[in-house]
Parts: sequence; C-alpha cells; structure tokens
Amino acid sequence: MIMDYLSSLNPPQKEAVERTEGPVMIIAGAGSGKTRVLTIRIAHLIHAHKVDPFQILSLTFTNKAANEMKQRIERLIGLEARNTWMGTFHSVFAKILRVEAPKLGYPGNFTIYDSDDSKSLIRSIVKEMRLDDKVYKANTVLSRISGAKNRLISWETYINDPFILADDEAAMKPRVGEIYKNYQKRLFRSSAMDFDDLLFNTNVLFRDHPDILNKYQQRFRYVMVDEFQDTNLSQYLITKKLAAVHQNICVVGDDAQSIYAFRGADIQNILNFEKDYPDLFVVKLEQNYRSTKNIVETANSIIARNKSQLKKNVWTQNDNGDLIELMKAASDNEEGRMVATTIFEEKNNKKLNNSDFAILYRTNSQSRAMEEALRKLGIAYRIVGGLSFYQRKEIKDLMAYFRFVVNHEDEEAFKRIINYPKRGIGNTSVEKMMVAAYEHDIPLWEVITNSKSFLPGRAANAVEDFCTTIRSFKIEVERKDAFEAATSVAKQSGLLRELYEDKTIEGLNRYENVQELLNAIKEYVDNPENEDKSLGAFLQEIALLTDEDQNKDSQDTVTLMTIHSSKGLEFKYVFVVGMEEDLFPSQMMMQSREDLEEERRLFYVASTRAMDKLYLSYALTRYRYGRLLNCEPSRFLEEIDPTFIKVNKKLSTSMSGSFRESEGKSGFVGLKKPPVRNATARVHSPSPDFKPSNTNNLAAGNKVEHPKFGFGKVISIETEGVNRKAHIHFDHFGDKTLLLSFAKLHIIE
DNA sequence: TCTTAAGCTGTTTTT
DNA sequence: CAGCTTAAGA
Repeated sequence: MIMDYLSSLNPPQKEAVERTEGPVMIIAGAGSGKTRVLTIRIAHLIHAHKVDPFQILSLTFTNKAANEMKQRIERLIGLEARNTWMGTFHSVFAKILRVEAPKLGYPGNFTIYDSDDSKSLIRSIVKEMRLDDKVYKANTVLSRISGAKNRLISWETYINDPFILADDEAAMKPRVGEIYKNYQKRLFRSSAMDFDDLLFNTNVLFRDHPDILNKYQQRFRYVMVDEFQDTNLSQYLITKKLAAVHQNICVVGDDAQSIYAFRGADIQNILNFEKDYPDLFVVKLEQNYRSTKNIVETANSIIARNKSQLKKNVWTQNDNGDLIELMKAASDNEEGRMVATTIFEEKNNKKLNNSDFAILYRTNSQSRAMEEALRKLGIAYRIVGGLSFYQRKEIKDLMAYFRFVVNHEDEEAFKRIINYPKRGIGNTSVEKMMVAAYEHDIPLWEVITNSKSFLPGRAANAVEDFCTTIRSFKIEVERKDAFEAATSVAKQSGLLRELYEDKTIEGLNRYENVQELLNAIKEYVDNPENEDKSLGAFLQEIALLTDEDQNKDSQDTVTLMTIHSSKGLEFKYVFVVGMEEDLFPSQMMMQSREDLEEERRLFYVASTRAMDKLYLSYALTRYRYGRLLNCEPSRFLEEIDPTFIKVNKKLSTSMSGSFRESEGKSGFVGLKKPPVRNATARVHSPSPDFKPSNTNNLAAGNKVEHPKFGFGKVISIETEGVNRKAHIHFDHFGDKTLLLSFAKLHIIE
C-alpha cells in the first residue's frame, strides 16, 4: 500500500520521504504537497523501516494540523498511527511538564494562564508597584516579557543585562525587569505557567536534568517539525536538544511563509539551519499543485521584492486560470456587499458550495462588514478565531470555578469567582487577603481558610461560606466524572441561576454558551479515547485548544478568518479584503524594512490559499473605532505585475457617491457624503492658556475648548433635573452631546 | 457593597 | 464602536 504512494510522488518529494536518517530540511513552497510528504514520510518510517510509532515526535503549528495528519497516517497504515507523538509545541511539552514539573518545584496540576490571565496579573502588579499604568501597559509589558522568554532570558538575566536595561531606559520603561521578576514570582505562587513558560520551563528542565533529557532523547528517535519558519529560539533549542543523540531531525518549512515574528519566530532559524547541521540534506519542493498559473505568478511577483529569502522557484503545470480580480468599493460595507454578491453569483453559475469560498482579512475587526452582507444574502458562514468561545466572560467565569477547585492557588481564577455571583466580598476584602498571603508568605488558600484572622466578621463569614462551597466542589470533582462535577459546580455556585435570570438577549446567549460548555464536557467524557474523565483532565485538554480546533466543519459554510489563521488551508475561491495602505500592510508593522517584508509574506500566504480564483478588494472609506476614515489602495496592488490583474468594472462603476444611510433598510441611498475625518484630529493638545472653567453659566453660542475634542461652539443646553446636556459642534469631531464632562470645558467667549 | 452611568481608550496577527 | 474603569449615589 505504501509503495503506491511512493510511486505517486515526484522525485524531490520521494527523496524527502526516503531520506529518513540524519538531519533533513525540506523547503516546501506553497501548495507543493508538504503535508502529504510529511504524512507519507511518517507512514514510511513505521511501515517500511519498522520504527515504533512511540519513537516518532512530530511538532505542528496547530492542533488541527496535528489531528489532520494523524487521520491521514491512519488511513495509510491503520490504527498504529495513533501512537505517534503529534501536537503543537505547547501541547506536547505541557504534557511532558505535567509529569516532570515537580522537578522544577511546580505541582503537576499547574494551571495554564492564557494571555487574558497574564495581562490581568500584570495589571495588578503594576498597580501594586504604584507605577503608571499608562506607561506600563499590560500589552506592552507582556510582549516585552514574552519576547525575553522566547529568547530564553530569565528575569535574573534580564535585570542584570546592561543592554536590555539601556533599551528599557530608552523606552522610558526602566522597571519592566522588576515587573518581569514579580510576574514570575506570582505565577509560581499561583502554581501557574503562561504560554511562554511551557517552552521556557521545558528548556530549563532539559538544561538542569540531563537524566530527564536523556530519557526523552532516547524515546524520540525521530523528530519532525512542521512550519519550521515559525519557530522561536526557545522552540528551536528544544528540538535541537531532543535530536542531539540520534540526529534524526527533519524540519519542513517555507521562509516565504514566515508570518509570526511578533510571536518571537525567528526566520534565521531556517536561514541558518545549515550552519548547525553541516551534513544537512536539503530538499526543495517547488512544484505547486494547488493553484492556477496566474495565482502562483501573482504571489511570486510580490515575494520577489523581498531581500532576505532562500532561493527557490515555485512553478506550476496547472492552467493559467482566470485573472486576479480587483474590486473597488466606496466603503467597507459596500466591500462586504460586493464580496457577498460575487459569492452568490459564482455559486449559482459554477455550482459551487459555500465551503469553496474563503474571505481573508488582516484584522479580526474586518469581519463585521462581511458578516452583515453575507447574512443579508442568506449565505451561511463561519468565523474562525476572533473572540474564541473560551474567551467569553461567562465561559471564563465557569472555567475559573473549575480551575480554582483543581488548583486552590490560582490567583486569577480566585479573583474572578470570589464575588461572582455576589456574595458580599468586595474588592477591599480581596485585596486584604492577597496582601496577607504576600506579607506572611503563606499560600492564598491558607488565608482563605483562616479568613477570621484577616477580615472583619461579616466578610469573614462570607469567605467561610465560599470556602465550604469550594470544598464541597472539590469532593465532587474527586468522586465524579467531569460532566457531573461541572454541572454540579455550575448549579451550586449560583452562576447558572444568575445567567438564567438575565432575560436580555445577551443573557440568553450567555446561558446557552454555558450549556454548550457543559455539552462539550459531556462529549469529552463520552469519548472513549479519553481515559482520564476527571475535570482536571478536561481542563488540561482545553487550555491549549483554540477556536479553530473545534470540529464544526460539518456544515456547508463560507469561511471568514484572518490571514494568519488561514495558513495550511486551501479554498477554490479566495477573497482578500481590505487591501488598503495602513491596514494591509498594517500601519503598526511599517516600522522597518523587515516588517514590510513580513507583510509581503502575509500577502503571499493569503494569495496562495486560492486554488481557482483570487479576488482582491479595497474600500475608499472605512469605519474604524467609530470613526469614518479615508483609505488608500495598498502598495501591494502596485507591486503585483499588472498583467495578472483585471479590474472589476461592473461593480466599480455603480459605487460612486452611493452611501448607505445608517440603518435604513432601503439599501443604497444617493445621499451626500457623510463627513470624513482623519484619525489624527482625534488627539487635541489644549492651548497654552487652557484652563477648565466653571461652566455654570454655559449657554448656547459660547465658544469652548475641550482637552480631547478641541474647539467648538455650543448649540444648545438642555436641563433635566440636576443633569445638563450640552450639544456642541466641534470643529474636528462634529456634533457631540456632552453630559458630564463640563468640568473639562473651557469657555473662550 | 452594589448599581448606574459617564468617561476613557484601544487602533495586528496567536499558542 | 465596545469594553472597561471610575465616580458618585443608594
């Protein structure tokens, strides 16, 4: 059976499969059958070389990719395939850390903090250190810390490295190192690791415990890394160490598709791989089987402008296919309408399914306009990523209960649930308890169980009740399976009742979401593949799941997602929307030449998802943060060789001057253009003689200045009891109704 | 301590 | 715009 597959491979593919020993690097262009090669290679190892599946470790980028590969191998060689180690870096090494964590002083039931938890923790640390949270923004600080961890810089190294300190000093953030230190200490106290810790601590484990390293080196005789261009130093060193004994390391990647630098991915890993392994065997897969010539050439024409890349020549034998179609819309809403209409028509004309279409965008917020348009035409769609199910408040709340029952030291979980539902324990009490734990250097749980010594009577009683509840949950969790325990926790905690009583639409949704979480747990328990049916096991399972890993692809839907999450997928028809300067390429990324190159690679990834036809679209105006902005076409549109492009005339003519009225059902209305303002007008520096004045005698006709909105003229004043409303026309922001911020107004005349 | 409402602020991508 | 924080009143 394997032989059939071997003969179906082209020569370089075959080489890649058959070269099983020693270091191998496969440079795989887009659509070159990479996954196929990888799966056949693994099947070949097991089948032809009689390698025990337990000895093969494959690291992929997403859980989805891992599952898909597993299924494919299973089809090739049967159930044996299940025994290979396959998963993301994070999930595989989290699994290993569950076993080995005690060696690092962590309990095996450590919690994994997602970035929301991390940010929240940083926020409280910044507050405790009495630092300005506008200077030390959680996002910025976290990415700084994360960057350090990805490069294996511990907080000890960080605060002693003169270069890093100088860097922070220059950025006017000299105390990031201290925050890093406190952050790590708090994580440790909470028995928690963040995403980066999973890899960082694996490195520490392998560094400090040669016996353990050796154990895994012996176990994994073959190591394979997919999407190698997206590994960071921390990940790279792990694989290098694991493969050090047997040297059977096979990495697969495409430098042209490296799009995760912001997460610490280092393209040098792939560019310099040869230096680390002088006897490296390199295979290039350059034939594209996926896309038409026009699409391949378009992608090539953009990527050719990048300076730093490995030489390769991606080509295809496929037909020319249709030209790339360029669509121009008046607004983001019309862009959505054009895309939706095109899908509708193409679907009917060519007898396609919804699932043959994908809409790709640079930022998640762009999905709005697309959704609305699709909904109006009754086209089923599904959004991948964005606010994931597990990030919703109600889900996080219930999960926080689960987490806290399993790990009593989980501070972030504690803060979420201690007073939700309301039980009369306010912020003051919570802070007192945390301070007590910190000052006496005792576990949080000890403070909670002895609340009488730290809190006034009423609050202490409430905490005691809370404590009893948690204890009873713990007993249930230990005795029952995940589903029964979870249901009981949801009910007894009062959370379910709280949501049930909320009869608003959002409330109903939240209630349903919680039910859905319980269903997911039921599914987990009923799945015979899961041996450990405890709630703790379920938590571990999903901590590293992302939205796209959920298998809901049974229905026929158009797929909407960011370019980042589209990697590895393919669709017959692909729309890349929002081709506007500052959006794609992103303004934030346009700092240096390297960053522009990464945006080009992003375009490369997006366009090579398409098999048959590629559409590019842009809008002339777009709502962003409640403000309508002017847009300019992306520079990428000029960088593409124009011979591959045709402009969609039919739709572009109909657009001039047609704006839709706010929520009118009538659709197009030929109204005068709404005022278009630039974002720069938003920040106003008050004039030197600005002083907020007593505005008691504010009246219509007054000229005023506001620190944020700038200069304006009062149109009218309305009085409702004690409250006053001022309708003011601001020069840059148009009409505004100020209710309270009178204090910030300054009357000029 | 809880509720309500105004004010403020982000503004990229994800394990 | 939307989600969060803050401030004031109950």
